[in-house]
Amino acid sequence: MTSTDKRPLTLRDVSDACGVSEMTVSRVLRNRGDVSAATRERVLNTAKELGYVPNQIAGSLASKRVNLVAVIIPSLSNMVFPEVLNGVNQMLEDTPLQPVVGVTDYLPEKEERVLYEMLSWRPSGVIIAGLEHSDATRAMLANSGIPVVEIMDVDGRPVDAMVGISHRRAGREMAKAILKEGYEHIGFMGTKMPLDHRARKRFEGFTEGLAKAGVEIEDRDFYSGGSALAKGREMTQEMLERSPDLDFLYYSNDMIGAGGLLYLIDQGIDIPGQIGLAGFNGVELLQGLPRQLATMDACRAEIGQAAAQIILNQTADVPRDDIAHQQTLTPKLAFGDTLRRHRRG
Amino acid sequence: MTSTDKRPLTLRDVSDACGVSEMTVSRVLRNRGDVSAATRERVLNTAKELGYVPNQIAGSLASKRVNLVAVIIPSLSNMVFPEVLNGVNQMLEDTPLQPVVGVTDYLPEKEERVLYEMLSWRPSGVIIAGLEHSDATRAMLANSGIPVVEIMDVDGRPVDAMVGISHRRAGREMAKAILKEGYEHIGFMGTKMPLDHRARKRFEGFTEGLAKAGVEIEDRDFYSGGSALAKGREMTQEMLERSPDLDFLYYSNDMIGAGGLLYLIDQGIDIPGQIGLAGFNGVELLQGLPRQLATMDACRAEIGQAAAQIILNQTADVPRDDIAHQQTLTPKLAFGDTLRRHRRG
DNA sequence: CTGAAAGCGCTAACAG
DNA sequence: CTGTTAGCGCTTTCAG
Repeated sequence: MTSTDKRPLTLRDVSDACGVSEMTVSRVLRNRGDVSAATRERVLNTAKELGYVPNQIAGSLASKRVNLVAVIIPSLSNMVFPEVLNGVNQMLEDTPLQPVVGVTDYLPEKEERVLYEMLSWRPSGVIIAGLEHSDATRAMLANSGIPVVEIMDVDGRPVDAMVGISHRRAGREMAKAILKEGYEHIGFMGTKMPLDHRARKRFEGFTEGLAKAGVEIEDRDFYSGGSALAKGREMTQEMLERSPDLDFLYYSNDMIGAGGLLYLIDQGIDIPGQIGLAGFNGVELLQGLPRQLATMDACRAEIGQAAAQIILNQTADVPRDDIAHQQTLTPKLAFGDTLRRHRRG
Repeated sequence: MTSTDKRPLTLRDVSDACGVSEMTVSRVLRNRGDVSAATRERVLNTAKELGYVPNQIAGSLASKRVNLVAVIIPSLSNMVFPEVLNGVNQMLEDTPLQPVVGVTDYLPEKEERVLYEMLSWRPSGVIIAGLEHSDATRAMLANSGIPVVEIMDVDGRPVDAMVGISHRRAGREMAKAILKEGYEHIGFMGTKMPLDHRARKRFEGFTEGLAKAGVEIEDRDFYSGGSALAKGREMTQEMLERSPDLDFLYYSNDMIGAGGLLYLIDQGIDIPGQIGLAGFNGVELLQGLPRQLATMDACRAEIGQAAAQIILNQTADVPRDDIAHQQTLTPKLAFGDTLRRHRRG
């Protein structure tokens, strides 16, 4: 609505337009230092009239302060990650900090590249999924000089802070619950992702939990790609044809679990009498299914919020020791309708 | 592994460490201009040894080039938006450009704030959902001097470029298809979001399409919050109790449609004989349901990709006129199992 | 309360 | 092929 050339306006333009020094304009725009109400208003008005938008690039360089928080996650296709991102976003809502997202596709090399790019913006903090990273990645994090929060998993040693749940424990607890309900012939279905360490740990915890009672998984299957719900259907059908004696199916996520559930309902199979089921994540989706799939909440939003909070605390001048640097959240087991609470007659 | 103080390393440090001018180091690190293979390697090595990460803040200020693309979307909770984001991400994958996400929660004031913040980073382009913006937002976009792509909707005038589908037409087409299949008593269920202009336009197009044949919606209901799948169940039950004569239910999105579908299957109702159903979006989830819900693809990933492509083209020195600045994608109607193809006996 | 001077760390534009 | 000189647009710091 103003200038005719393409050059973005500078502080200088505003300064000229209202006869106040650049410095004063800067102060007004940042609410720093005392400025008389009169000039203050004048500056604000002309800035708005001109449509001036400050240049954070220059501002950040000068102040050596960048209000960006790098958030590095493996994927955007799995609802889990947008959900933690949402948690981060919420917590940062009314602060000057702003999240910047990087996606690694579960690839360590890509994680390295993405982190490097992010760090080159000199953000105020890094939130990164998982505890497993390449040496180079870990070195960059350690030497970055900024707060780092590793999230979603607590089975391992963090570079700096960490917030998440123990997937190993989650698997173990689920095994315990299943055995306690009297199931004995257990099948497992999950994603074929050697680089999804959390799924791996859950699986390990699960087999470990069973092993303690002398039980072993009797069948297992892994998939990759495609609609998880559809895969759940297919794989469940195949597994039950292959291993008709199974009385419990543990799915590494709720989506394939839901697919399995829908398939079994279709088949008129008695759940949880004939076959019990459980998934993982506690996705909202499950609320609408005909039967509630047993699951375990992964605390996605809470993790995002807690991680953002840690960054915020360190950005403020809070003594570092006052901050909980390791937060282990405890996922709640929801029995739903597919993991019975009493032994069958 | 290197310095003992907290100050991030600068070009200067690398320059000192390997006895080459800062300028040469800079050139090596950016692959610009000719540098002898020998010095090149030496610089690269010391940079890696020191763990030097360039400072893009300074670089961008000096070069007046910022390889960031602002992506402004209403929400991260609705899978639709992570999906377009994914499309953007993919297209930008092997380019220097990097997306930065802002979330508006469907609030015009927040959109304004978010855009202002984004523009203050002087990004190379803006991708923003929707065509409806406040005057201030539109002014900022128009005066930004960078490529702007408005996405997801084409029913209106863009500030600059636009890529999307016509939701009005999508609604109309669906109405036409439903009538053609012989349904006559139609109910509608959707979200209670006055600010979701795309849903609104779909609804308007739908009623318009029906009106042309002298048909009116006989019942309607709107929800907000909660699990869409669960809401679909509830609302469908309520609506059918209220209006038992309905023979078709049009849902404003696939999730509530899926909820309705599952409910009706539960009830043993004949689909699409007794009641037909349709949703909107073409979400992958539908693949795993017992029956395929009729739907219309919203072309999410394609939209993200096309938008990113437009930004890329303008960033390169391609003459502006060579670029398709308006792309209307055509959503395909998938009949699935819930919109019969022939009149009933 | 307001202004002037001196960079922030890098790159464009020239020299060699 | 390599180096030097000026800034980029802002904020810090120090004087009024």
